[in-house]
Amino acid sequence: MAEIARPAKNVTIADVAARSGVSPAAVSRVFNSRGGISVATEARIRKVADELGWTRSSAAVALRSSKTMAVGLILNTAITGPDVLPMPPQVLLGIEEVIAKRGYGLLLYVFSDDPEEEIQAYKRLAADKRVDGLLMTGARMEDSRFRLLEELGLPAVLIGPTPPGVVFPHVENDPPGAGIDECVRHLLELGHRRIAYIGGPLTRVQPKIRADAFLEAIASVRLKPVVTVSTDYTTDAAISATEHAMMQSETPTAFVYGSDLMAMAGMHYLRGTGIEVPRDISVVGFDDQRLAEYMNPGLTTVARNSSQRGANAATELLRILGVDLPDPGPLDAPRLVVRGSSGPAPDLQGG
Amino acid sequence: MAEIARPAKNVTIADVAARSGVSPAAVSRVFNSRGGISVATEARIRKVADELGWTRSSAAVALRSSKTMAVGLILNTAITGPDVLPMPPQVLLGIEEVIAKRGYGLLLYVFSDDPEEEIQAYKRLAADKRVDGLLMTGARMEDSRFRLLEELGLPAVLIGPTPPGVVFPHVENDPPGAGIDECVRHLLELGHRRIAYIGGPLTRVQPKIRADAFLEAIASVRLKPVVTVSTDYTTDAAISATEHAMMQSETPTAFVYGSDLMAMAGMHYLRGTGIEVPRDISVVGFDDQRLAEYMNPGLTTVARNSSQRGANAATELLRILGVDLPDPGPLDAPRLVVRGSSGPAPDLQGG
DNA sequence: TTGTATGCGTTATCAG
DNA sequence: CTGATAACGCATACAA
Repeated sequence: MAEIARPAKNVTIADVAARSGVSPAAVSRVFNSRGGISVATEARIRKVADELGWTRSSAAVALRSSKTMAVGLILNTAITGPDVLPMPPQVLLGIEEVIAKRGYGLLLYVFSDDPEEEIQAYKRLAADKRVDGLLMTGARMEDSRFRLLEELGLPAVLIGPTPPGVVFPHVENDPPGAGIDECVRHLLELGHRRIAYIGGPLTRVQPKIRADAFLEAIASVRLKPVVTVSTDYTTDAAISATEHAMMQSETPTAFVYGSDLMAMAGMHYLRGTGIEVPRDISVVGFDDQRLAEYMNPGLTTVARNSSQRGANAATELLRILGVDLPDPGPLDAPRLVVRGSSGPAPDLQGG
Repeated sequence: MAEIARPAKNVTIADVAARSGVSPAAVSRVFNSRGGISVATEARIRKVADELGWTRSSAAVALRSSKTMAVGLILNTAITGPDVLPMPPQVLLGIEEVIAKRGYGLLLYVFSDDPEEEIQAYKRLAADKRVDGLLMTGARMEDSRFRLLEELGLPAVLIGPTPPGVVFPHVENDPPGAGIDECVRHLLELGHRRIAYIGGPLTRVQPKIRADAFLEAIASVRLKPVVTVSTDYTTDAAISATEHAMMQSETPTAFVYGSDLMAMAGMHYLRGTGIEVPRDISVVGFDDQRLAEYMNPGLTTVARNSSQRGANAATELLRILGVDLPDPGPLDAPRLVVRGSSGPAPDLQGG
């Protein structure tokens, strides 16, 4: 026999209260662990709530206490193009794990980079009051969002380094350029002297810091970079930058890319021109995408603990929101993962 | 001079009404496009609202009209492991684009596959009322969620095929096995006769349908598969399945994988055992991950319009929720993208 | 075309 | 330890 679905008048806190023989206030107290309820009645209340399948209506809670129990994650498609997630998926999953465990929801926002639109979007975000706080990425060197958010009173944590001079809650390795120097050292040890760097646009903080770290590492051994190109984070941009680099009078023997995706695209391009990696040219990426290992040759890259980045950022935000959570501490240092795409510089090898 | 931040008493509909010289109801009418307001006053109201930066409080709207203007997307990490998104990112971005344009938010939920936990999770999802509807993936052959959701009265759309006999709103190619037969035909044309299939677990609908489609395609030319392995969607599983297949007395000359990620891992494993792709063995993937093109050799795969899948699913859900949207129509047919990983069968080639 | 009154489900304040 | 009551900000039925 199929059960008849009842009209299902919403079960509310009042129903739980009535069936437990207490007042709604008592029920509320129990479910907000505010104490002041005898153990016996608390047990009874919980039992009834469970039977009735009652959960607090998030809308009512949000209205009454102006806490939505949700945080927003802002994805910026301008960074990597419209068909790539602008962050490793582990970051996202790391965020979700922390968030969900505390009863928070994760609201996804996808923004492009239109400066005029953006400011409106953030204002609406604050006015809508759908989220208690924000997780953001992809800071620009000139970035009005930080002041705006402060003015709006919307708590936020940046995943990545802040622009110079800007003080804002964020999660990043210390120093923020960590990893790039290991790449360069690795290539130097392999005998490379003509190293090219192809990274993201210098208008963004992360790429700018990486480019600077590269230049510094090169300068510290009294070398000069063959080329440094700053461009989009897209694969197309990586390819044309690589092409451009190969047209210099002194062509590089090694490429350092600002992301694995760029490195993979670059390797693909080089292969297409008859160049063999790493025999002719070495390639190093950044971030250790899941697939870097499966490339042929495997991609040498800088691995960061992405899930930790996400988790720490989420923890930081929740702490700001008043959730009692321990300080997550510093991020693991990035580490170089050497695979097949980097090898001895050709001029040493061939004699 | 820095401006003094005022205590910022929340600006509400009443403020807008007062400043416009109308009643709150009038303002409400305007912002719900319910008409019955003169053009002049509407303009005035909008102007004032804009000046005050007022937006409806989503919490209040949700409470009053029991519409949260948000949909949930359920990601199941059991499918691909904890560090891989269980869907191409384009699906997600396709969803977001449709959703956001209609003023809806996208709430992300990450579930594992614990059967007992799952049912509780969905019940809580319904009770919490944080979302008006759900987008779900990864249907199992025996899947209680569909009936459960119906009982709970929570609208949902499945991305992917429904279990046999289950009628539920979903978005999938017609036929759901489309693409696999093209793979097989392609390999047959290249002279392959010993083809292995390595896909996801048969307890899930999508992998089951693909495995069946493979068997059918093979049978239709009076061949038998060398092996078909059904396993996790993880790379580790793909590798050990490949290893297992290569230990058969008759080793395959071609592998069809249930996903690009599996194919990439499989290729990597084969390469490690000294096998050259496609000279010795051909490899075909499924779904045309962004990086398939950059593999070496490039991965032959079945491309689907992922962003369209996401967009259609979202559109379907919004239509169910009463949003006035045109029927998105059928999905583009999957198409085989031939790259370097598939080539002539070795027994024909070598003579 | 516009205004008034009511309640959505919860939490916080104040009594008891 | 527990209960009554008043908001939270909005949309809707009903009046005007």
